[in-house]
Amino acid sequence: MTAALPNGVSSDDIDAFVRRVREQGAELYRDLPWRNTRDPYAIWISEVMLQQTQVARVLTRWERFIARFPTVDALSAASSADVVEEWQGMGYNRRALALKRAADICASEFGGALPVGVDELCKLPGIGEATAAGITAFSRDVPCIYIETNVRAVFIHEFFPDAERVTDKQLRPLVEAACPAEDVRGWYYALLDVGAHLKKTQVNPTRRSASYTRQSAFEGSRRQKRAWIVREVMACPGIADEELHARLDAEELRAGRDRVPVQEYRSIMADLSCEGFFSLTEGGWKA
DNA sequence: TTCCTGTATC
DNA sequence: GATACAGGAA
Repeated sequence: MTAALPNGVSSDDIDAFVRRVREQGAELYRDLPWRNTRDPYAIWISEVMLQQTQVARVLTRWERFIARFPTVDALSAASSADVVEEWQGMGYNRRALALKRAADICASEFGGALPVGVDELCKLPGIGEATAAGITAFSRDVPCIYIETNVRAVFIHEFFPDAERVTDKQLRPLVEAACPAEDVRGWYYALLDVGAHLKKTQVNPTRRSASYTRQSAFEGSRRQKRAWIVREVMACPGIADEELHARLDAEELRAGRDRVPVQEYRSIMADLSCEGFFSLTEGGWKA
């Protein structure tokens, strides 16, 4: 049983919507490299990259990543440091660690394959509902509810033209009803391409999603310091704790900001240690 | 300066 | 339900 459709939407409305999106999607089709594979691993990597990073930049990084780590087993065999190194410049380094951890699980538990099904995929670190559905739709062509920003844009634009805050719970029955039994992959490509087009040509409908949030400023933020520290330790493995703090201070001063209080520095390093980026050894900070 | 996005964790 | 997370482009 599927949930009842909201606010007077009929199944005829859905059918017409699907036809329209399919037509428009065909015109707007983007021949992205990760659309030319069905390898769940390669698609997983693309989905994780696209969680956080815009298509234009992922285009410059995905093939390189796949070339360096072509399989789950290759990623698992690599060190976390190598994976984070390859990830540098993508942002959200934490996700590189989650990828590596998930690859370890797939290598040891699933013989180097990804588990099948949204629920099983969701158990892996760094994979939530959206990524699990994306992997399932694009690698296996199995119907599922894939709700991410472009999909939200299309459904909000179409079915909630005047709403201020549309929740995923409201979208879910519509996304489910629209998903076809066959050619799931083609359907979601069309949605993504139409959604991306929509965002280019008018005020982003996703801003009316309840999930939409503005990000806090990056300059001078803890995020910026974390990223700087990750780069610095990768470049100078074994760097002494005091030296690292001193260099961070110097960097902040250079940027016209205050020195970093030792308390804040400790707190950031504690986080990075906990998350598995580095540990402090006798020989200094190391990956 | 503003824009962009899903997951984890509280 | 709120917040942290990273970086480049416009």
